[in-house]
Amino acid sequence: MATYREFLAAGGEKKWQDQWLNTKIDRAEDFSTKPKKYVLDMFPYPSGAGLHVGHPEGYMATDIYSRYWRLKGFNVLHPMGWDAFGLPAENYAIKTGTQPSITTAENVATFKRQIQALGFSYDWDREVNTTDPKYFKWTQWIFLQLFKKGLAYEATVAINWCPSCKTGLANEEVKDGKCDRCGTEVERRDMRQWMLKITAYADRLLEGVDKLNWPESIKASQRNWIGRSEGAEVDFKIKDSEEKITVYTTRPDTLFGATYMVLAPEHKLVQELKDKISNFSEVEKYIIDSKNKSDLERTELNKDKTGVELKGIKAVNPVNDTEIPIWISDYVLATYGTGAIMAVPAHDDRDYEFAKKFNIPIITVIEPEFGEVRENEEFRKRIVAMVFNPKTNEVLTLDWGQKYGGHLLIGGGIEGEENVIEAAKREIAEETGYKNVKFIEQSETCHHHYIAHNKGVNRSCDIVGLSFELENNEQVATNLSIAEQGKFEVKWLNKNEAVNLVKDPLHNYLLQKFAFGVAYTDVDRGRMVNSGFLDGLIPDEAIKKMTAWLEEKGVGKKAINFKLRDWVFSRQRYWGEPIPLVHCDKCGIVPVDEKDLPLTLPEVDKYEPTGTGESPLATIDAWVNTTCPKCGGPAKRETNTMPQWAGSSWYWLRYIDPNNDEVFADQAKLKYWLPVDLYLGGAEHAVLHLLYARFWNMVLFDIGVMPFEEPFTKLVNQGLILGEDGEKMSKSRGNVVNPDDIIKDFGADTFRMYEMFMGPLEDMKPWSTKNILGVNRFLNKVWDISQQPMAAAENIDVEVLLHKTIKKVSSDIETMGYNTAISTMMVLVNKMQEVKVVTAKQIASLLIILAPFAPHLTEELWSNLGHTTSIFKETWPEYDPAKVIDAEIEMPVQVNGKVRAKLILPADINEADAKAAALGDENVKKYLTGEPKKVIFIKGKLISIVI
RNA sequence: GCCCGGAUGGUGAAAUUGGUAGACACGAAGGACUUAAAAUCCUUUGGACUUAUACUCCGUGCCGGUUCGAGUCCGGCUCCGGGCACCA
Repeated sequence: MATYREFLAAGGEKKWQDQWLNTKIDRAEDFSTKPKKYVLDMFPYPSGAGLHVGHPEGYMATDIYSRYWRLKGFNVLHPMGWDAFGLPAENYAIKTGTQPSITTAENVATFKRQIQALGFSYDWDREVNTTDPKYFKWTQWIFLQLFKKGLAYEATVAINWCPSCKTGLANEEVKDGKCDRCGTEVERRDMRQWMLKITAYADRLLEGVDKLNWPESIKASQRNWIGRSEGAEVDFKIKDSEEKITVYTTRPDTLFGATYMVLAPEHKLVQELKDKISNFSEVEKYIIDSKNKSDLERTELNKDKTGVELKGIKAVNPVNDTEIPIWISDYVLATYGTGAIMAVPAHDDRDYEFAKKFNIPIITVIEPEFGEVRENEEFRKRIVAMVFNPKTNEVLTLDWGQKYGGHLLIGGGIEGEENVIEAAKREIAEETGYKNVKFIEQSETCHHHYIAHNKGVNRSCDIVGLSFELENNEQVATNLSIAEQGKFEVKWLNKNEAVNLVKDPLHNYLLQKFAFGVAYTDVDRGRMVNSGFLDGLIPDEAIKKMTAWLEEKGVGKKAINFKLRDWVFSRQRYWGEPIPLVHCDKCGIVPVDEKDLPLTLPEVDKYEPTGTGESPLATIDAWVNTTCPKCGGPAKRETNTMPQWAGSSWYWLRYIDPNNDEVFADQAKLKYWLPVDLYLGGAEHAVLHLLYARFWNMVLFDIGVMPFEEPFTKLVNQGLILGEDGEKMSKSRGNVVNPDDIIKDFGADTFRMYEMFMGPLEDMKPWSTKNILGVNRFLNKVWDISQQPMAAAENIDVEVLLHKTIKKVSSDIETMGYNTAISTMMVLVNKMQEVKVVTAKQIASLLIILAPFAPHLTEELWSNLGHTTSIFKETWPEYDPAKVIDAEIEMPVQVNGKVRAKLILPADINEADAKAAALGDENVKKYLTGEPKKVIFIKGKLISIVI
């Protein structure tokens, strides 16, 4: 064939795709003696819309990786399958009456056609489909193992309910209070649910994260989602009652500052104490109101805190026997900790806001501390004053210039017998001249470590902040002492400007406190005060001491909490795996016998969810009514189905042994193939699939059927491909690019290479159909060069460049730096085209290193060169280390850090010769004013002259 | 608010341990071939100064530091993207 274009037009790519499929060239061999690699893609949900160009990016990356390792002599398992249970097929069924199984089969066919048109080297003999009874038999089997271990349990709990999808959702499926799938605001509903006890694995799931070679952002998301915190549980007695309120706090050190308590509206004690609460009708109304609020309403930003005091009862703070009020408020969550808190308004933003609103006392128990502690500190008692002008809304500052700390409030010492207010007024008059100021408020004592620049000493000060209002502009005649004149400038700044300009942390804190009412909630640093036996300690020590005290007195203990909740596992929908349990009046909940799996879905006429919390299966009496596997009596099947996450929580195991009817996968095969060496997919599964999959894998490990605790040693996230307009690709924006069109215009090889050339795999990057031309031209050049008559003798430049290219492309593929691998090959091909002297051996090497990227083109050219076996049966070329070392290099000569000459010198030149050459250069000489102070020589790199 | 990333030409982006900033590609300008167009090939392409592809100066979000030398390291910001968020 004469041109690349003609090859494409003649369906050349399809020809090779068929050939590869027919010869099963990409088959992975169990127990091969070759070293193995398991290269896994996140399998797709085959939607009716088909693929857009963003979808296959990850598949392209793993395909290059897989083909490379095969050429390097590895036995590579690279499979593909379909995550096909789920709502879209079911919703389509509701609309059209088409069975979900039929829609699913059609969508799978479309996806498979599109994926195969890209020439991926999947082992299609291992294809799996989560909706295949032979597959979900084992999904159900795994569920039964969870059930038998007590990790699956039935409970009636308040769950997230999507009114549009008419099903309950897991916490992980709710984003910003909305259904992750359809965007409808979720509601709270009390419903009977099947739950999986993922919380039992919280600690192991958290610890395991550290060992994973995963992107930091995903690891951070998982840690954050699991949300471990350490603290204490503390019992507060209720006065004149046997009852107590147990709270969880991470800051037992602040116990002396607890001035009220808050129970979640759903807290059971509220009902138990009903008779003692004098305003119960008001309380009850609040409970009903908050129950009707969605999560979104409850957590909406800037929302005012609400709550009701439980009148008639008081709690007793165990550390000082103080009686404090008890409130209910929806800012306390029923599902975290004990559903009750002690409120420390002085040191918690939320409690502070609440206390301010309801006029509850605020007791400071941690005095702020600022600045770095230094040696030989001199102790002083000082004041810092803020003067506010209510007429102009401005704050008085002193600008000391950068050297003395920039903008500050007015600071000063306390003299003789004067009190802090007198001291502050005196300093204000002395430093700014203003003599008529009105005292407003005073801060807690703050501790400040700093260098007194004008005296040159280190200071540790106890500082009281005071705020004043300017009454009028009257000034004293002469204010500044001679020594202080000209050192600073007095400036009025508006509040916001001042917050930005006053950098000193203490001054900034006082400014924010007085100007904006911000509390000191940075409670990691400071000194305990008003706290009895904790006074003077730093918070860390106080936490330890208080925890020990609580344990000793029997009123509390150390405690650990997690944000992670159990996994709401049941869905009230049709198109999912039936949960294989039956309800028997006599025996209770009984698992379906394992030999009776799979429990398949019955055919139904109406897929419409009932919306009552029952799945459509509940209406099929013939399916629901069954016999109890234990007693043989009448029983009813569980009608909830599993969530879509079930099938994807173990699919990578089934690829290893997809046709096994005896076990989910043979142990020896699992040991051979696992763990997955590379797992590639989108970051959107950070706390969904990737957490669930780790959980199931750990359970299987614990019951002895999995050789590894963690399934995926290395995870890579491909970045999103945006539309040409830089926005996320979506139908509604009209910026979707269809891969079929790109393949039609340029071929699959160009498409694959362009996506890999766009930029780093992990980055988000915009699509540009214009830019495709670059790689298309490149492939054309490769085609044309290989059509030329071959040279007999090597051109040395091409040969050296070829070996450098082999080296670079090899290492780039291993790190998935595909964009630079491609640019390196472009450089080589440009050179080949320029010199026009290329040997058959050189072309062969080029085609092999290009083959993982452009499999069709290289296979065709390989066959054109007269080979009768596939290029993918070849061996990856080795580079010759001798050839990648340059004999001569261009060595820059720097004079005082600036490049003044570039010399062509032998790469292994020694220091003395290099120096001589550098100093002899005309341009360098111009800059030399005598003997250089120093000459730095970095072998093979540069010469740097300091004068 | 907290946690992760990121910021380099007109554009997508390169730059092993600090060592010639802008590889490769797109686009643009000019030229060759052609009746013409497409395709292809050649030249130029960060900015300023300049007859000059010479010399010099400036230049990797901003301010400061370390160093002979900083896109890269350190301190302090700004802006953008993503995740989490009343989790006590």
